[in-house]
Amino acid sequence: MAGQIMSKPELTATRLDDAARAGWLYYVAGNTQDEIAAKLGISRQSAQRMVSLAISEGLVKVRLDHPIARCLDLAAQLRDRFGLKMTEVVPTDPGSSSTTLGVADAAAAEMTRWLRTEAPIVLGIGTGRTLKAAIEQLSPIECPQHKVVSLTGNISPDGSAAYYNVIFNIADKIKARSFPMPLPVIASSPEERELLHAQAMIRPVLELAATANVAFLGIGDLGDEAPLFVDGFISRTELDELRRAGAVCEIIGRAFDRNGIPIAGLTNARVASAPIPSCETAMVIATAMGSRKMQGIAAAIKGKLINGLITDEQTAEMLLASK
Amino acid sequence: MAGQIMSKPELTATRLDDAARAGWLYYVAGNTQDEIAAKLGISRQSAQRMVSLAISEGLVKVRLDHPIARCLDLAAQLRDRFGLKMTEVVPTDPGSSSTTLGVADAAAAEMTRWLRTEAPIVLGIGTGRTLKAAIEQLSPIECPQHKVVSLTGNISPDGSAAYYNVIFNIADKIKARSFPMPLPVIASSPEERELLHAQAMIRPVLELAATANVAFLGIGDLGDEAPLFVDGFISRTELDELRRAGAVCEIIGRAFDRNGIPIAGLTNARVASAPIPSCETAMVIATAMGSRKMQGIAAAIKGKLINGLITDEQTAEMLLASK
DNA sequence: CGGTTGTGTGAGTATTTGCCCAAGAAGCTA
DNA sequence: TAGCTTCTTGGGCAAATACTCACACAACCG
Repeated sequence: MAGQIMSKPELTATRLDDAARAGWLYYVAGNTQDEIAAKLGISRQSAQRMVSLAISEGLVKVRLDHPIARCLDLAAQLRDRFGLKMTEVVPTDPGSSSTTLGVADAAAAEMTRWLRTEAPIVLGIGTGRTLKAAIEQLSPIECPQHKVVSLTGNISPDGSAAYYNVIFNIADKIKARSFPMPLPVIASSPEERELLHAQAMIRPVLELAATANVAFLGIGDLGDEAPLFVDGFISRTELDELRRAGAVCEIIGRAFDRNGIPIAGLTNARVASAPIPSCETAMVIATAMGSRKMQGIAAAIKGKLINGLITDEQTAEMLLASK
Repeated sequence: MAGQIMSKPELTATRLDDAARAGWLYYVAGNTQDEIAAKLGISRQSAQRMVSLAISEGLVKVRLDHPIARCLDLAAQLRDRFGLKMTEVVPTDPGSSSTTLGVADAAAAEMTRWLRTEAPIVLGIGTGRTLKAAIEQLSPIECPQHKVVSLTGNISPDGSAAYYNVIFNIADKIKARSFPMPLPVIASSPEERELLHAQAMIRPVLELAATANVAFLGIGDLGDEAPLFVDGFISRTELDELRRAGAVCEIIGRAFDRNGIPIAGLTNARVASAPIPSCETAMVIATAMGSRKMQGIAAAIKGKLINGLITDEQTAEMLLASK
């Protein structure tokens, strides 16, 4: 999608159509690429390209339908030990350093479960790389009965749309009414935040966010590669100050210490995001994995900020080993 | 592996567990089999075996998330032209002679959609190779609110359980209450059928079948390889008689002519199956593809026996070309 | 106790797949 | 229309994968 000029929507459409057909013949019908090439009257290389296009465009979704005992076990342990309502543990790829591999698929599946309910729900959605990857895995589904509300602003410090704000991506995939929050993530001053929040466009969105039935959140670490810093929402100095104040993680822009207590003042005084929906009234599900997020996950649990967790084996083990 | 005891169930369980893990690393994490072998501490060949076991055991489900324009178009045409409420058309593999490829997956997906509803439903289920394949594709799902009722007997002429009766397979997969029909498919006489149907064990099942909200049915042809004949439910002579009487297809054991009118007498006078649920009160979905079933599908549509159809591109094209 | 069978393993090998490259086609600019 | 860029195509080749085979080991059987 990046380097693609949009002057050929119909061409792309038929290309994807062919890709889907090739992918179908390959994955469902079990043909070899040679056979596909013969049947579709193209060269083998082209067939290969179609198939790999189908994969890279996310047309092909693979699901594993087997409860791996160890993962179930870890999930149950997490649930019991930390009083969570819902946990999901996916296998870990020992060699990969990805922080989305697996949890993204699992999060997409969990979202689908919620979206499939007939009763209208309000789905709150955070931000971040993990969630972005999850939305990419989401299958299109029509659910006009639901509302999806962004819990955080979608404007980058430079004024452009924040890349890792996912409300627009999710709106693309599902036909639900979506409510973005046309705000910066962090306002320039507490006063500006109040001003922004008082706007007629924003207030209803904040109110809607407070009524969310379920929320999916990413957890950001505050290490040297903190997403909040890397993406330019806070400065190096602000990051250092937060860390000195004991902050270990950030959820929708708001920083928390190791006990899950919000840091007083600093950037938190200016964060324009909606409050995290309450665990009393909503399922608040965090999707996070990897050692960098460990502290943050532990903090979110300790502070009872979340009551659901989607993570991977290794992180689950570390969480259970700690404390 | 050190001391392996013969206790098969747990052995298979851990094997499947390993297979799932290998499949996960392969399909989700994108490892090569070499890498998987290294990570799991097994030889590359064993890794390959694990992965292919994961496939053959149906642990790996592939779905294509792209509406192929031609298929959608054919589906819409079928729906309009034949007044069906629901149609699904899957791509055809030009080289394959399978009569289940693709439609089985689609049928499983459609079943899942129904089973996921919260309101309790009664699902009627027919029999046959296509349905059997569909059930194999079905993902386990817990839906204790629903009931699944077999529309046809599950006893072979030789007294064994009929192989292509799928009620037990579906009961295995989903945690719904299931109602098999402990009857032969075709009784030895009309009188015996009445006797059987009057049994205290059978009557409630027949009554339940009549209240089905949705039914999935296979369509059997009556050619020389007619499943009803091949599986020994009717004799060669009976098959010939049916054909002479104008029968072109069979649904849950009952023979119909080219207009979808039941053949009078002959084996139909002895069929012990429940009546096909009415299109007035239920979604009656046939899953069938291939040229041998063409006539049967057309007949079922003409006789308004069904109001839903899952088939493939080629069959859809032929159906639209005929008449 | 020796033979049989069934299952799992690694080696070897044929097939299939992924990717790079050079050549051709298509579009864009001047 | 020449010159340029961008995209697409198929050949070639290395890597990855599937399959066959022979062997090892344990359970089973007479």
